[in-house]
Amino acid sequence: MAQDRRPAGRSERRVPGERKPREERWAQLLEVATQVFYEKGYEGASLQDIADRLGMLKGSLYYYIQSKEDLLFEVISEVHREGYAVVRTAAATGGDPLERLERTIRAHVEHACRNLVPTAVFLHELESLPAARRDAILGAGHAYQGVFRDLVAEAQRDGLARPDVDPRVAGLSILGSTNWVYRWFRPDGPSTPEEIGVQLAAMAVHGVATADALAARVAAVGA
Amino acid sequence: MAQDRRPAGRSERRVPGERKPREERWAQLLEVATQVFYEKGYEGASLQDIADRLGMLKGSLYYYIQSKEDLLFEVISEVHREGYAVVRTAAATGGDPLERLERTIRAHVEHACRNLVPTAVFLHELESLPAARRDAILGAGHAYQGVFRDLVAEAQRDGLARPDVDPRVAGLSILGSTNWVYRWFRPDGPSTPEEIGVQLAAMAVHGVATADALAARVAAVGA
DNA sequence: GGGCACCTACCGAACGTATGGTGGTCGGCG
DNA sequence: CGCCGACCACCATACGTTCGGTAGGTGCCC
Repeated sequence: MAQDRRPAGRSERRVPGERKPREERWAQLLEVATQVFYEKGYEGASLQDIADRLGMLKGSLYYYIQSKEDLLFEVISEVHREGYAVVRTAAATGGDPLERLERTIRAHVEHACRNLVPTAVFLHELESLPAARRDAILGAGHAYQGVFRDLVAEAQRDGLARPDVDPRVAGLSILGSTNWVYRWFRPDGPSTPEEIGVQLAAMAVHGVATADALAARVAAVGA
Repeated sequence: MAQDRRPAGRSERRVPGERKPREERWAQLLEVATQVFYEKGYEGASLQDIADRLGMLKGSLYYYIQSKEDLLFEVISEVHREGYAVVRTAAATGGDPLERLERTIRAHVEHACRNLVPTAVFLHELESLPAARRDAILGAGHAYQGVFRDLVAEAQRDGLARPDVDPRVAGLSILGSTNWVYRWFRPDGPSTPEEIGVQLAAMAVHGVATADALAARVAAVGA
């Protein structure tokens, strides 16, 4: 390139720029990278953009990373680990399968709403990674979608979900409706994350439950 | 650049390449561009890639387009127009709101399954367009999502949908679950487009309908 | 019916710029 | 002093875009 971008002015000896301890800078780098990938997409984003926002030169980034792709991998890994932990926890704690399904959906939605930008990067740029690294993140069996599928299947075994529901498709349907949220949720919009979580969970539960199970739920709440 | 890519071989006088009439080439260009955008993403795709597959030099593409962005715009416009037409038609034909909702979802899903690649490009690369052109395609009011929202709202007015359902969120939930399909549907997978459509439609209808409306549906089918 | 004008569909080559990445350097803090 | 954190200069490559040129075709006029 012609020359790396300078903050301003001629080539007087550059001001040294802030020095920060490694860990702090690393966290800041992940944050900035996430934001830039969000705004421009992985391919559209340049290391120059990221370096600019950190107030350093792009060459200096290689003190922290080995390649641009590594950076994306790191960003996406972190997002996925967090989200998966949230969902696993919600799905594992007590209650009948329908209760756990409802709680899991709400947790998932609220987490996505509160982490809009990372979530968007995850869902958008996962495919920008080579298949091997993608699989390393998702786990061999696409564990994420398995959580919802298994909850539906379990509800079905307990007679709480309609027998004509295909648990696999139902799980994917739920994953779709919840993973779509990042596209339309706005923090200053008409609905809070909690409200949205409640709505989506209610729709999903009604979507798969038997009439009896639903009636029993109403009775339990009324009691 | 070093030199435009050749089909093969040394620099013997280039074979002239097929000449085709304008309309035919234009259709082929749109098709190839869709495929390449699908495989590499808009930013990741190069005009060189597209030209190679058409058997022409990248400079020659400018006989047909004004810019790379124009090409994306054209591709996405076409996909959206088709999909919107399908959904509008399904939503407009007769029946009570729940029946129309079901039919519309099934039509939408089947159409997406049968047009996987264009659908994926539409959903992935819409944001690669500048806001103005995006709005030009979607229409000011995001008409697409409005179709589902309106059907739910209508059902609600007729007492067929539960009053605690937020039609806006419900519409977006449906759009999410159906627009997610392109991520997991495989033509050689275990479910046909029709089966998936039926499943998703059933879940959505059960998700919003009142117990009475559902009971009435069952009775009607039984009769 | 032959020549001339003009169009179509594409070639070939270049331009300017940006990109991911490398390697050597160097001030300051502990 | 040593090393951390960053600077700086520099590749090689790839990209979108532009532009002049040209072989083949079509229609028209004499």
